[in-house]
Amino acid sequence: MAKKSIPKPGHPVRGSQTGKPIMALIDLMGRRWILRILWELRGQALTFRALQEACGGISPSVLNARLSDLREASLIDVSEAGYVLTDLGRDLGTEFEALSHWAEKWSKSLKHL
Amino acid sequence: MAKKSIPKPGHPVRGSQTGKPIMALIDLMGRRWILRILWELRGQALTFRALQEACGGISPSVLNARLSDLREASLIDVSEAGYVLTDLGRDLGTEFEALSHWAEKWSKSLKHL
DNA sequence: TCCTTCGCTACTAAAAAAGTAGCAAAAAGA
DNA sequence: TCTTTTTGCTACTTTTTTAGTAGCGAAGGA
Repeated sequence: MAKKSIPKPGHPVRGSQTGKPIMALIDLMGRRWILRILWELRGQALTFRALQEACGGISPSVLNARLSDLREASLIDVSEAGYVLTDLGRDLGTEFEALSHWAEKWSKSLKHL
Repeated sequence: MAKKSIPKPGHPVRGSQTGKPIMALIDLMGRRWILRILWELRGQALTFRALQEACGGISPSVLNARLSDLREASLIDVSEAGYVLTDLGRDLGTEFEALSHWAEKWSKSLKHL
């Protein structure tokens, strides 16, 4: 029973054997709920059940799997108040905010079709 | 048989009922291969089979499904030379480059653990 | 005409995610 | 202290998604 690997830069990754950081990131981000969880944690710590609700009822088994992924990737941590972004995670969140602006633009573009 | 919907801003989205652009983006990006395909197309047009190879042998059925998603989202187009990013898609790619820098930082961080 | 390449569809198998129930531990009341 | 509630999660089953493989019809070249 080989342990399923979490994508980390420097190691081969699902769908790519290069081990390049960007590929690890692409792999991680391509998993359902990963981005959503980071998004929901961007402003506040949330408990397991609060996160579950924030994500619109994600099943606990999947949520737990994703939380493991994110912890192994050092993007989140567990604190008194629940799950929180690490410095690294907060940093990624900030980068991702830029994409949120792009998304607004995207939205407008599509409306004009 | 309800037609499965592609996430688009302004419409409700898998895992979220808000229809907010960022949620549509999170949904879209959370699908396996989406990011990889955008990444591989960032510098050049690629034919179906070239894309398949570039992505390390992704199965044609999934590739085709993802290409539909991306076309519906106006992120890619079909040209003489194969699949290409639209202006919008190229724009997203540029934003995503920033994340590639973050990924390098991430990589270094993890090595120090 | 024969051969290759291309975009893709069809089908089956395996893996991931959804959905639901519920337990053990910690916290909050009474 | 003795419930009662909340919390983090595991276990299990069903459904959906992705992987894997075969191959067809169209287009082009030799």
